[in-house]
Order: sequence, then C-alpha cells, then structure tokens
Amino acid sequence: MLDLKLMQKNPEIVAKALHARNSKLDMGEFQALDARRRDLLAEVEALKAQRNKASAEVAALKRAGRDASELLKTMSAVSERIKELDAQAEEAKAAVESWVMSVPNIPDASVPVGRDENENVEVARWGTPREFSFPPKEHWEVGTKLGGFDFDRAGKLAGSRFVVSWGWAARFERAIANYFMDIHIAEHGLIEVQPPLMVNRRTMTGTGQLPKFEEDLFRLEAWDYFLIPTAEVPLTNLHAGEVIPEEMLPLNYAAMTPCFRSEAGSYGKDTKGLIRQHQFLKVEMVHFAHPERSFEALETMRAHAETLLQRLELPYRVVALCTGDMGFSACKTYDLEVWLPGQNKFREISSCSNCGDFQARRANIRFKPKGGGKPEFVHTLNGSGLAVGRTLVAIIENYQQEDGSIVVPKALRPYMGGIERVDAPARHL
RNA sequence: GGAGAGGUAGCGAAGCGGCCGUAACGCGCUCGACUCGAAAUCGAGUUACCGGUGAUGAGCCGGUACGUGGGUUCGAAUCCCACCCUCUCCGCCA
Repeated sequence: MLDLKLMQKNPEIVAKALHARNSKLDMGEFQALDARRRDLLAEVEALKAQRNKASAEVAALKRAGRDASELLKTMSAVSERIKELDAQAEEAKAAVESWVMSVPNIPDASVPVGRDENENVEVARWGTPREFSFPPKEHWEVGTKLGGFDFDRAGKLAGSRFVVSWGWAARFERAIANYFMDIHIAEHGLIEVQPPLMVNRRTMTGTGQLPKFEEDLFRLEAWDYFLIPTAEVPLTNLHAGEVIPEEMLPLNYAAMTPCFRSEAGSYGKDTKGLIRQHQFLKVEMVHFAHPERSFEALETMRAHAETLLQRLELPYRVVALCTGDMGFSACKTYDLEVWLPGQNKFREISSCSNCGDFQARRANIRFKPKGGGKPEFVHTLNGSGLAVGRTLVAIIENYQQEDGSIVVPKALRPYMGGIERVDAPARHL
C-alpha cells in the first residue's frame, strides 16, 4: 500500500509509476473517490460535533432537574441523518481503500524501465555451462527413467501439476532443502522458522497477495484459510501490527516450506516436469530492515542466494527485473536464473525483492527509533534461497550422464549418505 | 465437542448509561531536581488515526477508537445480539 498522503499531494509521481508498470489504473479516478470521501466526512463530522454538544447540554439539563424533551426531539432527527451519512461515508472510504490496495509499489529509481521480461537487464553471470558429448535431456525424462518421478500416479492422486517423487528423488529434495537451511542458519545467521502453511485473509492482504490475486491462491472454502504460495507470507506477517525496538533490527528469518499455487492463467505453460507445480518446496529468506539499510540488505540477500548455486556448481545469471515485470509489492527485484542444458535456457530459481515500506504499511509493521520519537515503518525484503524443486531440476539437467545416471554434486554428498551417483532405479513397481 | 473466565494505552489493571478516554491506580519510557556518580526518592511529561486550516512542519479546531460487526438510546467501555481471539477444566486426538 502506498502512502495516502503521497497519492493526494503528488499524484503525478504515482501516475508515472503506474505507467511504468503498465497499470491501467487512472489517478483521476482516485482523486474523485477521495474527494467524495472527504466531502462526506466533513459533513458527517460537523453533525457529530453538533450531537456531542447537545448531549452535553442534555446531561447538564437533567442534572439541574430541568426538561430536555425539546432538545431530544431535534437531536433524534440529527442522529437519524448521521446514521445515513455515516453509511455513505463508510462506503466512500471503502471505495478509496480498495482502490489504494490495488495500486502496486513504486519502482526504485535504479530499476530499468521496460514493458515485460524481455527488457530485464542481466547484471551478472557465473559459471560456464558444461559441454555435453551427447544431447542433454530434460529433467523429467532423466528423472522418470531413473524411477524418481511418477507423474501418472500423481495425476491419479490429485491431478495435473503434481508429482510423486520417491526413492533417490525424494531423498535428493530433502538433502537440498537441509543443505540450504544449514548454510542459512550456520553461516548467514538466519533464524529458522516453521510457520503455518495456511493463513487467514488479513495475512494474505498484508503481503499483497490479496485482494488482487485471489485467483492465484488455493483457498479452503469452509474456513476462509488460504494455502501459502510462499513462506514470505507468514514470515513477513510475523510482526504485523507490532512495534519492534530498533535495537532488534535487522531481523532475519528462513523457512523451508511447501508452497501452493493455483497457476491459473498459465495453462499450456511448462506442462511437463517439475518447473511449474501446484505444490513445491522452497526455502525462503525474509529480512526486516531499517529503511536506510534495505538496499544494502537486498545485495546481501542476493549474495546469500548466489552462494548456494555456486557451491552446487550450477551456472546462473542475475537479472534486474524491469518496471513492467516486477511483482506487485516490490520496489526492486533481482532474479537468479539457473542454466538448464536440457531446456537450453536460463530459468528462474530465486527472486529477491526489496518491498520498501509497501508491505510494512499494509501489515502495520513498525520500529521504535533508538533516540525515541514516533514509530516508523520498517522495510521488508524476501528472497528464495532457493526453490528446492527447481534446484533438483537444475542438478538433474546439469549433472546427467550419457548412461542416464546423475552425479551427485560434491557439496550434497554428505546429505545423500555419501553416494556419488544415482544410477539405479528406485525399487518400486 | 461440553463447561467456565477474559479481551480497555508499551505492560498490568480500574471503570459497568452522561461528572471516565489526552482513560484512575501501578509498572515502563522521556526530561528535570537531589547526588562526585548511581540507586532510592521527589517533580513534570508520555495514545493513535482521520478531516479542516497551515508548508507533506508546529500549533489550533473538529471527529473516531474500550477484541470485531450490528442493535437499543438524544447519548454506550457500560445494556442487547452475532462473531473472532486468549486462558482454565472435561472429552477426543498425532
């Protein structure tokens, strides 16, 4: 959510940002809604002032033992009118609010201006893609042949965009997740969290998934709970409504959770394999920063994510998302894209964003300055470190051998019982 | 699922139709006095948000907020209804 004052006093700044993001929202619409809200408020507040004054008079008359029935009669009518106007004012306020809630964050000045993902800017590249002496296969082919993935049975159990992984594949995923978490905790100093995987509407609104993107979420109808699409949601909302002492900043969390996404609107995209699933494991980092240090923190977070790919020796590149491709809540985002030889392209494996005070304002997350003074909004950041399923995809495609086996990256061997290679099918029907 | 208790400022807690919401009282926090310094003590200050007017400041004027939403009333923290959350006991359960 943007600052209401900013939208009122500097509509041109917001209009410019909306344009850069390809938004269809029109600031004129906001100004009309806001003007109506203020007019109604002024009117009803004047009446309420009158009522308050009269109430005091009634009390005084009664105490003096005198008759107040004349005043009561006129005030009854005023109260009636207040009730009507209050309802209208409430409606006008809700209209402004829902408009404001659908406005995306303003991109930072350093973000490249562009229409879509084709105008993202590559800012770094690491590693050299391996030379293959055979045509590299896609991960689902290698993985299924080795008996690790079963898309047919997943279809039976649930439907499309699910997978059953078993044997080495299931263990691989667990190894990757544990490896990442151990590094975050021991080396990056993050605090491990196991949050609820279902959250309420308010929580989804705090981080910006609602009200605009409900169709992307799985919702439990009987409970009005939502399955989290990323641990960013519960972690960022951990401190919703709180005032954090400045000494406590920055706060640094990491969680390894399943994530659930409806993938509505992606029909026909990535229909094969693990790339786009309804359910996937992801390690997420969330950082609460002092406003002056959030952009430094974004670089640190990006480095935390990069180190994981480097240790697994997976080639990747870093792109700065352009204004048209950035997520709703972000003011600056880096994507890490890992090299997939089977698909012969880079695919997103991490997204690290600084959300500035956008989420903090929605979720009301503030800090108390050291020297005293009013609480201010913190800045929130989130980044994948990393998407576990896609990491497995990258390992399979990069480490596949001509005979169909997969070499286990050195760093992961201690987490895989010391084995150096996956070459035998999992034992199952 | 059953029974009970509770939700008021940063925390604890009083109030139970108008004299109590810049909200008693206590703690905390800020400033000051005392002190070589500290503790103790004493004194003063300390809610947020919205609208109007200022300069997106200060100040002033008005409004709102006692878990949330409704209702009764000229007037609700206080009375009525529904819901949410927390705690205790019982039942069930990994």
